[in-house]
Amino acid sequence: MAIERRPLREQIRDELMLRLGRGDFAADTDINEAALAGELGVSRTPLREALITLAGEGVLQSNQGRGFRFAPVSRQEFRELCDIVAALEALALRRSDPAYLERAAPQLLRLAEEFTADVAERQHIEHHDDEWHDLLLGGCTNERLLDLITSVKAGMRRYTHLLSGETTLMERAAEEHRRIAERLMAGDLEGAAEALRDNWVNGMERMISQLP
Amino acid sequence: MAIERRPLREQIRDELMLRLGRGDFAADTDINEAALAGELGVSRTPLREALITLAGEGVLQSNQGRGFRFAPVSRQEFRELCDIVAALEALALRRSDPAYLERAAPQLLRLAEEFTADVAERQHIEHHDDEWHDLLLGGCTNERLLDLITSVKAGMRRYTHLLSGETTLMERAAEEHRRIAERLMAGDLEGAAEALRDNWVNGMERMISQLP
DNA sequence: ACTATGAATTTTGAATACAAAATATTACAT
DNA sequence: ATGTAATATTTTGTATTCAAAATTCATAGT
Repeated sequence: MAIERRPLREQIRDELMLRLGRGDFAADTDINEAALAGELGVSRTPLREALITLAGEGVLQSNQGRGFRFAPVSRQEFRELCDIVAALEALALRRSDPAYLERAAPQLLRLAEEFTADVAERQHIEHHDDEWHDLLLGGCTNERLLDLITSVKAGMRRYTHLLSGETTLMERAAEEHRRIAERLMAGDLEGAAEALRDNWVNGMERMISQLP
Repeated sequence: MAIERRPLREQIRDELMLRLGRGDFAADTDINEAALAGELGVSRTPLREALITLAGEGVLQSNQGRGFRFAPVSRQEFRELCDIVAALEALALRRSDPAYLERAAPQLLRLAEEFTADVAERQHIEHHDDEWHDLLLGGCTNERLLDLITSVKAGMRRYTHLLSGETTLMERAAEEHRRIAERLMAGDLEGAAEALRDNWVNGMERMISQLP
């Protein structure tokens, strides 16, 4: 058996992202390092390392002498992030192995259709959406780009949980996923990339109307 | 007078990037934390924080139990990075305030021409190039995008110092800078964005031929 | 009652100490 | 001489301690 041995800072980072996704942390609120470390059962050192990592990804802000806090949310920033991810994912799609896309297209289409029917709770849906995008970009040959997308998406996690299970949003998204998959089935990469951009831009506008 | 008070980790990060730009660190070599901390006159704690930040930016790799090392260079990764920065800077240009670009265009053109004449040493040229791109994107309204570009470019710093003062490379770059500025003078944003992409793609191919 | 000033407390930032893992060295056997 | 096992040393990963900054609280003055 291969026992897991990862640095604590990474495990902590993951745990914090999980809690963030559950909406455990109020935005724009200071983090008490000692309290959080105690709660997680670790010392402040690896916790601070995780916090610094998250600050680098834009999830947290750090102020000299005042420690870390979850960055405040704003429609403006959400727009900026969507704009970035749209461009990056479109690029990733264009840099993907065509053979991979051909293979993945039917599966992507099937998942998009399952998605429409799925009436599971919000968190499950989010996971489903992430998985779909991962599958879509699984054939991208630019490793650095994939890492970057993961990192930028982490910064968006502060927003996703704010959008309480609006099933209409999700159904629209599923529809767009299907459009993307269909373009891929037709071998129309450029069309798929365009549809992918639309997916982000539309999703953005839909979601923004739900924010504070 | 406003005295500067930044966290040590940031100052250390900047110093390490400076040294990296000077070629002080051999790529693919382990970093000895105690030794480096001693050299910098700080303790291991803020040094490690800086190292973790740099690892997040892709400048360093970290391996469990083996610490940090400067990531190895490869043509493949350099291509990936150029591809990403090209897309991001083009996006930033498209998201810039047109009024700003109109104002900046003459200055960009002038700088590009000075650049051609400039026969200063490599490091100075690099700085000049950075400044030019900063001025070019200074009107971008997407703050997150600008941060991201800075971060990705940091990851490229490992490569720039490998390209020993090839003046022909620089002259070609200056020519392309002029082309971009000219498009902006003509109010042709899309043409400028295209020229910017070309600048990166051509620069990449030119540089790659110089790498190990 | 409200503000301003200063001490007490809390919290972060940085250094040091300790534990565990990895690397290097030595001793030994083939 | 070469390879392997045991041990010593180094180095990282984590915890703890200390110092400095920020915050809170109390008190005095208006």
